[in-house]
Amino acid sequence: MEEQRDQGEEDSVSLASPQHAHRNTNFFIDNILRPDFGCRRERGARASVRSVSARRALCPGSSSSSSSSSGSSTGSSPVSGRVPEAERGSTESSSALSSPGEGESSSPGKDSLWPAWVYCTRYSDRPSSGPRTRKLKKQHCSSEDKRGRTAFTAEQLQRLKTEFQESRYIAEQRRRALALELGLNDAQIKVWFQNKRAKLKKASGFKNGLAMQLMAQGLYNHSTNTVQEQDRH
Amino acid sequence: MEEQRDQGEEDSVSLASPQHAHRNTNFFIDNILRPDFGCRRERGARASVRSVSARRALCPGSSSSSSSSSGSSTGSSPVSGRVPEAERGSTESSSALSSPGEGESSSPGKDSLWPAWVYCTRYSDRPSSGPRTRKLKKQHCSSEDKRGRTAFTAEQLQRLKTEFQESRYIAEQRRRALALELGLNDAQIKVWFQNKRAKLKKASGFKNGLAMQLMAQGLYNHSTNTVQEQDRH
DNA sequence: GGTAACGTAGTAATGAAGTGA
DNA sequence: ATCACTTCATTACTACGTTAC
Repeated sequence: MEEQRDQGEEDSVSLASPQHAHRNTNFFIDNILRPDFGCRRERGARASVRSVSARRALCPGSSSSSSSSSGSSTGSSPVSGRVPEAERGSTESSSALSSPGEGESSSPGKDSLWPAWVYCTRYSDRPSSGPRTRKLKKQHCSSEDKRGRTAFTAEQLQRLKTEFQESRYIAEQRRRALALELGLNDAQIKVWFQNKRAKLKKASGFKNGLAMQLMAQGLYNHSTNTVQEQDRH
Repeated sequence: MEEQRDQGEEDSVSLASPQHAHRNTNFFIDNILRPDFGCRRERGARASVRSVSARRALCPGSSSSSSSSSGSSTGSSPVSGRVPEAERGSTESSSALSSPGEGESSSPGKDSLWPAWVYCTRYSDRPSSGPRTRKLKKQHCSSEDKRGRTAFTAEQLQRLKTEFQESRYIAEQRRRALALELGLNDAQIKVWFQNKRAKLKKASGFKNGLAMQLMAQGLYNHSTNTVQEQDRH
């Protein structure tokens, strides 16, 4: 599904842009540097989780508070045996976003660019490192993807079968070699193996296999139980 | 279980106490505010973020948060409906953020006390992993370990799941024992746990969390930029 | 009809960036 | 600085079900 990751829309997220320039954000250095920043607020009320209205402040990456993590929950302890937490989450907060208003404060140039970690945390428990780059992978452009059913030659089939007998799964290296040898491409070999396994499974596997075992253990029971009226819910 | 190892000492959480200011650390605000801070270290690193000394500064949130940890154990039911994920900022921070107190401190001098979050690290509210044993390198000579997707047996999976239920993180010792028992290697166990956590997080956390909202607004974009050409590494 | 190829979901394994001892 | 481990993102392969040659 999603594949759009990369190209996606252009839109907002400037992520795409090489440098992260943030537009207007409420997440000012001046605020986060206050001694009480990050302190729990007893009054929680204000902390409403608003939904993200803050919008742009988030960094492309996300937001937050970084460190503060706190999590809360946790208190956790560590390790020892458990390590919990992690994820946790509490979440919410969106916060960072936080206060809308405020104005900008001073701060070094407001226009200047702050390092990404200041604004965001990737997921939350991690300072951001900004967008990453990756190289494009060879798009298989093939203009025609259509399905073309290839008819393997007897020899190819022979070889494939031999190979299959040896192992029902074929590793990359071997597959590549085989592909070369037979003049086929990797995908074809892979698919052949998949289909072969499926076929085998359908043919023999099912029949006396699982069902039988389950029955033997009394686990295969599709009969209707007559339940007494208890409420199960 | 327990847990607790730490709470004790470390904590004091005094964010407030002055005396603890950072002893010797290189983590100065002045440095971290530089635009290039956090950028890949290629440059220099003037700021080594290491700071550990700060420990006492633990994030306010965490310790205080408190909320009893209790339950969180996570182990079992994590979240679920709650917030998962993203956590980003936890509440506390958010609030704080939003409410900037009065301040004055915009950028204090180097000697003054910096808010805890400055010193905190993202894992601070999480157990570190405790003592580990360090072995000697183990030369990875097996040159061809490439990737091979292993298919765990039902039994192996069963055991892994049981183990996971008990704790979402597996410690070295336990992992080693398990590996031996199941005939797998350490890395496989580790990876299985990682993937399991990820799966869980994705399933439960993401859904109603902040991430969704952010995504909806196009603010959640961690996508990787695809770069064309050039480095192939 | 058999089966090559595809679509979808699930998930090992990798890699990058970050943390901590 | 090294090493082991984390999270997150991605890739590659799997099982299964379908489609269509």
